Amino acid sequence: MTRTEQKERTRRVLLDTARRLFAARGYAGVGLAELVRESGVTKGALYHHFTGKTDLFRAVLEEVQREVARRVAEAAEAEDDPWAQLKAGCAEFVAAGADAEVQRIMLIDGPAVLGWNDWRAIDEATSVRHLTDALTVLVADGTLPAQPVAPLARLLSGAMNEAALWLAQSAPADLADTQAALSRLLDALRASPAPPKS
Amino acid sequence: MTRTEQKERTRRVLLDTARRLFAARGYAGVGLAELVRESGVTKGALYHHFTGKTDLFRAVLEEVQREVARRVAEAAEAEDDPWAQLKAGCAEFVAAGADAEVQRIMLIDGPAVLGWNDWRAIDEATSVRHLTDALTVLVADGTLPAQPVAPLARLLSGAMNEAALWLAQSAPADLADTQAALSRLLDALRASPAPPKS
DNA sequence: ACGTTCACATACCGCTGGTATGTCGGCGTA
DNA sequence: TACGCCGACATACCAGCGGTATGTGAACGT
Repeated sequence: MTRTEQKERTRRVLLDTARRLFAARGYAGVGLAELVRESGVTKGALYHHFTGKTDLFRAVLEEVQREVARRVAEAAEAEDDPWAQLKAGCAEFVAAGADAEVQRIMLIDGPAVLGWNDWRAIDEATSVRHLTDALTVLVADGTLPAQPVAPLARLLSGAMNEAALWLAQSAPADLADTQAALSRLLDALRASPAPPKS
Repeated sequence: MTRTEQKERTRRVLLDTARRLFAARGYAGVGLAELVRESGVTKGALYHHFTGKTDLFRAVLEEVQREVARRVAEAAEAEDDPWAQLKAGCAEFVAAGADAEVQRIMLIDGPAVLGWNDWRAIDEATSVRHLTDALTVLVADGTLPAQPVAPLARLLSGAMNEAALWLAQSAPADLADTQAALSRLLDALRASPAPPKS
């Protein structure tokens, strides 16, 4: 076996094992010893590929984020008009977040381990970017009232993160309720006339 | 000094020191050694009052949550009609969350350290409860369309958590933008007629 | 063929959270 | 008011953690 092949294989098994363990018991709950034992390598290998435990976690998180972003993008592209794309993308994001693996890594441990700033940067570069793009289009074509897009994107992103967390450990009935609530929220944004005096 | 007095003082200084340090460098970033050194006590004292590091953190978090809930409740009670109470409460929550101490403990480390379930239980018992109550009133009196309140409360809670995090490390201009976006979001919910076919 | 380099493996370290045990002063009791 | 007890700590110690420094053998360029 060539050296580059071997290197890639080792890196993959480390990433896969780390993802599985981090998702199962959380970042703090799994030690390097167990990680390398399950991977069938040694700590030397791990520190050859990554600068440390948090760096390995970062790599896992980025992979998860990319997967979710891909799912969302695909769901959106299956629709035609921009509004349907937004709603499909949001629904798919919540569905993707319902996966427990994604949850623990992306939403729970992510900000705590990497710090909110780093986490936000990754989030921004993947999931939130699509959301911002979609909202920008909808504001430009008049579907949504003119307004700064970035804050709205953050609000919606936060709402969907929470929705995903909520879903993972609740009855399937709640899934429908939450999806419905999110759908209503988005529709309300669209339908909103001049707001009543507040 | 009486024994109960001394006990209370020790507990207080531990809670205060822990809150300061956890907020400054995060749960994982501060060790028990530093904690007890800054507190002027020993590990024995800490373990006499709390079952461990996470238990101390939980106590700190609950205190922070109670403070935030009190601020929100006070802001809401200063208003008269239920809708104004909701908006005032939401604005106050975001403002409270903008405090870096609150952020790190309540929003970043909280879920990761205690697990999302425990965190949610605390959150539910304090901040979210007020939100749910307010929404229930508004649905009952017809200000908001009839709908399940719990999912909506989670969505709004998540949106506001994210807004608070966003605010802490951004220019004051963003604060206005975000508050405005949140205000628009709430107004949209209220104004929403029958949603257009989706 | 051979020296180099690279992808690991091994051995070791300081430090962390946690525990088991010691100690001393307030406090109820006689 | 003498005393013994218990509660509020302090001290000593430990296994395991993440991280590092060094060793090693096989692939690779020449």
